[in-house]
Amino acid sequence: MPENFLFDPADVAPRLLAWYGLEGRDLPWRGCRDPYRIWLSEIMLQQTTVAAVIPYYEKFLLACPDVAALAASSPEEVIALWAGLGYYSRARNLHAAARRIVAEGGGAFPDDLPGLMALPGVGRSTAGAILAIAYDKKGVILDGNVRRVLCRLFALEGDPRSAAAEGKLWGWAEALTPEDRPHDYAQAIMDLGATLCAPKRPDCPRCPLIDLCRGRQLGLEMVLPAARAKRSVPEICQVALLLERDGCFLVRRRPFSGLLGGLWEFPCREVAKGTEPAAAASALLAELGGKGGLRELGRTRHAYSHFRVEVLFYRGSAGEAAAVAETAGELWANERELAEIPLHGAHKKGVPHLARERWNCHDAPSIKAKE
DNA sequence: AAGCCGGGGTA
DNA sequence: TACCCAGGCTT
Repeated sequence: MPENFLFDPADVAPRLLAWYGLEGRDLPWRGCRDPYRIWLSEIMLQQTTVAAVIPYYEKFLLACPDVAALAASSPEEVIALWAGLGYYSRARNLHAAARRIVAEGGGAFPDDLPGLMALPGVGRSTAGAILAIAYDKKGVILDGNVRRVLCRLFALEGDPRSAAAEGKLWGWAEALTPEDRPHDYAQAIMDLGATLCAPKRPDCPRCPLIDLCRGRQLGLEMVLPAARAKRSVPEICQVALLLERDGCFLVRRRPFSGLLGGLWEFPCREVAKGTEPAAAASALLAELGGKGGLRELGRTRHAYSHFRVEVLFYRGSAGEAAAVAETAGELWANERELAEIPLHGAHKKGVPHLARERWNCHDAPSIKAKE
């Protein structure tokens, strides 16, 4: 047994593999070794739950069944397939990587660690996962599931994201990964973290590693890994304008870089604290050449990881058709088309207000526009 | 090393 | 409500 281990690391994989054979999950991307599909699933699953990914995965594969089809798609098509899944740089990187694979590798998928990590959007952990799951090579994974399992198994106290902790965790992950059946092991340890060794209330009595687990022995399974420091979550207020012209509404595409890159939204503006939202909406209407009054359709809240926004939706009229120029990133869409356009979540929530308004428009307060 | 980047499930 | 997730990229 290695000196710094309290148990033989070779004991772990056989137990996990036996457990996985009985309790492993059946997921859409399992049972295949197509590197493209494994890669797609791994990218979609970054910072995202399995249940959220499954419908996107199925839809994406119908549109882009292989790397050549993905490479041949446009950035707009790819972002539309990703709309609602979040972290849109993943979609951009996926697309860029597919084009690189086709252009430089003749369509051959990388099958070693450096080749995989060279792909945009593929880091050390994802490369290890693809190596193991697609090629059954010894690929080491340190994702959220594995990190939690290892923090408990080795009773790692303190911030698991610190550089020192990361070093230890990668070392342990490497030591536990077997040469034999890495494909099954990768999915087994992730399944353990996703089911029994869950963030809250780990089900230790059913765990195949219970007699090895230092965290359990010390009674720390409920408090490990150490919670992240709480961060303040700013609250932002925003007005969004549903500007109508002939039954259509103006939407714009956001720049491809940055927050919600490539997604569409209604014209909008942040409302400074202590100022009147209706005034901000009126100013926005005036800038766009709109005419007449504004009517508040409703308001919604939307939470991001690092801030929250309350969106107040207003409806206004564009007046003269020529008042608003059409450019590449703008279009006028009717209600049916709005349902198809990849709006980001916060503004997508505003579309139902239009349909609702038809039924009880008299309930909505009317606000006079500034002259 | 720290900050940025979404959305939904879950307790 | 608060936390977390099959992380990687940028600065």
